[in-house]
Amino acid sequence: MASNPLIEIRNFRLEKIEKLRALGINPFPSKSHRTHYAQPIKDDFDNLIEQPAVVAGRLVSWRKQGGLSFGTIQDQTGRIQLFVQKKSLEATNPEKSCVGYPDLSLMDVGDLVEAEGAIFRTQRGEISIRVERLRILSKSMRPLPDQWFGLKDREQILRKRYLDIILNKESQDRYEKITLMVAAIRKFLNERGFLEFNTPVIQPQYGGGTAKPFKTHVNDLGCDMYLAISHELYLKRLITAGYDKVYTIGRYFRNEGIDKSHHPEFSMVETMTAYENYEYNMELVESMFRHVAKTVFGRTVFKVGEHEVDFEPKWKRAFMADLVQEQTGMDFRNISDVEEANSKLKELGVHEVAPSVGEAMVLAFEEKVEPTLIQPTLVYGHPVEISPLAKPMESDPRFVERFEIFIAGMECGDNWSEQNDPKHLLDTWRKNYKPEEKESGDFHALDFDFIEALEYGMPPTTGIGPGLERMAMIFTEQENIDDVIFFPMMRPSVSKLNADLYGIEKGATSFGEELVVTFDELASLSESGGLAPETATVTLQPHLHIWDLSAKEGSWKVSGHVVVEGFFMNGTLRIAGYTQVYDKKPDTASANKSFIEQAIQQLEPVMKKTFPNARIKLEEPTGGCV
RNA sequence: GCCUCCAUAGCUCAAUCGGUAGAGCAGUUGACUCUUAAUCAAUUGGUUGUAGGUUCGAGUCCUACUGGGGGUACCA
Repeated sequence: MASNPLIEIRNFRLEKIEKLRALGINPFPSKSHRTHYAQPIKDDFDNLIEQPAVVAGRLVSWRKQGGLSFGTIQDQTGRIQLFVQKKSLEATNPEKSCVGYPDLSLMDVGDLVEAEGAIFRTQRGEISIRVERLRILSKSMRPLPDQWFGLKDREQILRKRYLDIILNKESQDRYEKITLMVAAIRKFLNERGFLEFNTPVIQPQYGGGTAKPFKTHVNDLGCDMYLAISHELYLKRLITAGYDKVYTIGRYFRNEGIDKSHHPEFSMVETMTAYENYEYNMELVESMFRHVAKTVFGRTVFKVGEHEVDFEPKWKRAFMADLVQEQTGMDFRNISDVEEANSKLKELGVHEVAPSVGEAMVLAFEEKVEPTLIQPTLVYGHPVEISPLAKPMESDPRFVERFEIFIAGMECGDNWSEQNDPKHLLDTWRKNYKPEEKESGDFHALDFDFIEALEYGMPPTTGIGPGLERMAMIFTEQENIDDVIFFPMMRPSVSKLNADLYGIEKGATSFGEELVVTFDELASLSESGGLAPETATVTLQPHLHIWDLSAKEGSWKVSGHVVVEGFFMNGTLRIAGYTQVYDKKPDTASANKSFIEQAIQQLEPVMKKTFPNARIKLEEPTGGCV
């Protein structure tokens, strides 16, 4: 067992925990008596010199040299050095739960500790605590990754972000800034008279955008629901209710591709403002970005990829058709025929075929214009075909009152004057609805409950929805969305080591689907071709439980199942249904033997016959007394 | 979904043409009263992601799988 260095270290530390307990010291007390944080002590050293202080945090380094030791504590604000002298450190004392000099070996780098003493500066100039009492706040059992080289393994950084934060100040600062960014947005909107509401994340009918949803089930209501792909239909109900300025900072779930700028679960600040149109939002969103840049990050120029983006100057506002004309020389406003529009697209080297002139223009825009929009730009006047929820422009109803924000070629928010004519929405939906597209998420059923709300009358309204992750990427100058999401989505996995340590049956495997069938079901399913192995080797792992039923029934029950690997790439097949009753307690070996005789030897011929090409491998049984 | 690269000790990395798996940090033991990547001495630690294959011999070559990265597609 202890052949592994991590397990060895962990065992040493578990022993230290017991030694602390033996000394009468609780290795996991409930609170500390912190009076000062690290960085403020350094910032205000002149006024604090020789003042008493209690600091608390993680011990991140420990340099012992005989009668004098130096440690470093890291708290949320920064680091401060501990100066620990043998002669002035209070002896181990259970009453004060402090650890004395001879017992310092019970402390390890990684432990959470508390140090009490005077603030001073060492001969070498380091602001420190001259420690008089040292307490353990939480004993750490696992070694931290290398202090100097940090955590480089990308997978570990993403799976164990907390380690990245402990070791990497830049990461810590980044996530702190992101929460401050959200706070600044709240303050900005609140000061402008907006009210924040919670809107449902689990929705009976997804709407407000086109995206594949995540489906879930509500047991008590006995029906399927969806995770929100958008919150806007609920914000509009709030507008209908009579609140004129509302917003939500919501979670959005879209069951689509994951890449450097897309994550299935993301955030938006979505607003709705009544009695205004999209021009109001141009000002709102521009001011919001500038406000966040200045108040949280203290500057307006940011590096995005190889570009520098400046939020200070007034943002460029441009009509989409004009931009397309500028870049391509083609004015789609003068084209009325779809075929002509598509042939123009081909000239541009776009081989996708658009179903309408408007959509052709958007393709040309995405292909030729989007990458050129580096400085913050508001592009307005989308074709009506792609904007069913927006209001057409009075001057030219082929286009709608809608704008998108582009920063460094990246789309950072969508905004429009909301279509509040329910009959218009209904007609648009009827015209476009294809029931067969519903399941794929390409198109979806209308939220009729929302239509009804609109029939009571919703004032003219406009909303914005900038994505918070995209915003965070720009402001923290990150190129990967995983570096602004603290817990990015990953396939679940259990390391072999943890599987051993925690007694998990199978390590290093991912959790997937589990199918449970009986021995008879397997035989019939296999023969009918309903089940077939996907790999050349099929592993049979018998698993037994021995149940003590003596209290009730005066007997022992052995139940077993076989975990079969090889049938599903991403899951396990479990064959259950074996039960045997004994009068007295059976020993594990004989129970296993009986199980194998009765079950496996029944199973093996069936599998060999049905799957002649598969290699059947039988593993040692596991399990035991419950 | 497709293409491609990566996986060696707890962490960071070596290992020549296919030929005995090594180092630093961390850990353990000891020395040391101004260190700060402390230093010095000794020492523990490995089924090279998993399962197969080729070979006298595989960390290295081949196949499949798992996990991750990058690209691309779909997608606000």
